[in-house]
Amino acid sequence: MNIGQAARNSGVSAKMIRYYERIGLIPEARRTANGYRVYADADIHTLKFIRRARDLGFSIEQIDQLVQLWQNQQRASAEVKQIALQHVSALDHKIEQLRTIRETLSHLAQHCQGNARPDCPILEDLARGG
Amino acid sequence: MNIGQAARNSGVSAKMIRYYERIGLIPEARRTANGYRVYADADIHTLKFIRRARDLGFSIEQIDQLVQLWQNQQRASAEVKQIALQHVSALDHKIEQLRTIRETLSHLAQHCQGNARPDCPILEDLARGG
DNA sequence: GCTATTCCTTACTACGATAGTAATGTCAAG
DNA sequence: CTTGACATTACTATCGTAGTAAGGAATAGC
Repeated sequence: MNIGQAARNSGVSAKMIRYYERIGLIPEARRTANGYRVYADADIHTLKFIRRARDLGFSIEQIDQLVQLWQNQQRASAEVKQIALQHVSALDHKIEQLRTIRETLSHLAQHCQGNARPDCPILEDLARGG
Repeated sequence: MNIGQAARNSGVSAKMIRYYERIGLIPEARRTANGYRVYADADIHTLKFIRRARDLGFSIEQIDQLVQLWQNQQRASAEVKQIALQHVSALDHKIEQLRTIRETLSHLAQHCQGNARPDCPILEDLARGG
């Protein structure tokens, strides 16, 4: 299977497959005589795994750990759970930050007339520095 | 006032002040004979404004608009409100995405024993592709 | 006057993840 | 034999911030 097919089958672009190979997230692919990379079903499986993990917002570094745990039959689920919970915690933190910002802005916007006059609490807040 | 003092007074690093100047967010600073940038209190005011807007997650492009509106006495508050509400909407979208991911992950983690055995719904989900 | 320290300057590099480009090579079908 | 689809590498861009290096300039102490 060439890289293009692998890309279509896995949902990871050819570009990103090469990138993942370069940074060592996936091993170097076997090559045909003309230098084309060759992929087997097992590789597609791994790529799908990576793709899914990316969709869930895991960083490349975390995915690296998860892939290794995934391919290690002796792994302990505790390690995986820890990575997942770490990520959940990070997400909670980020969501809370965004929510705070959102509330501040929404509050300011509510008090802005939004008409043709220049009075605007949003700009006043930005200028005052909250 | 030199750039270092301006940085300390405004909370924007000297690095970023130069960067903002280079991309045109702020005008080119007046220079002393030896080439040092010179800042006045009004510039600090603007930098603080920018800093606050960055803290609220506005993009440079949005801040560019806000600064102009801020410095324009004839501006209409409606324009400002629109930018703010756009940003609120974008935040809502982003927060919702993160929340979905967070729920999925949390759910998976809850069903993971987290012990020394290899059974792990998190990895199974990643491999299946959700 | 010499030196040390601190500040300023520019220019370049890095980050993380992805996408785009260009130049070139190769395979398969018509 | 040409065309088109696909592959290769290498370079560039994104966004906002931080880091570095190499050098000029101000200031303070000796």
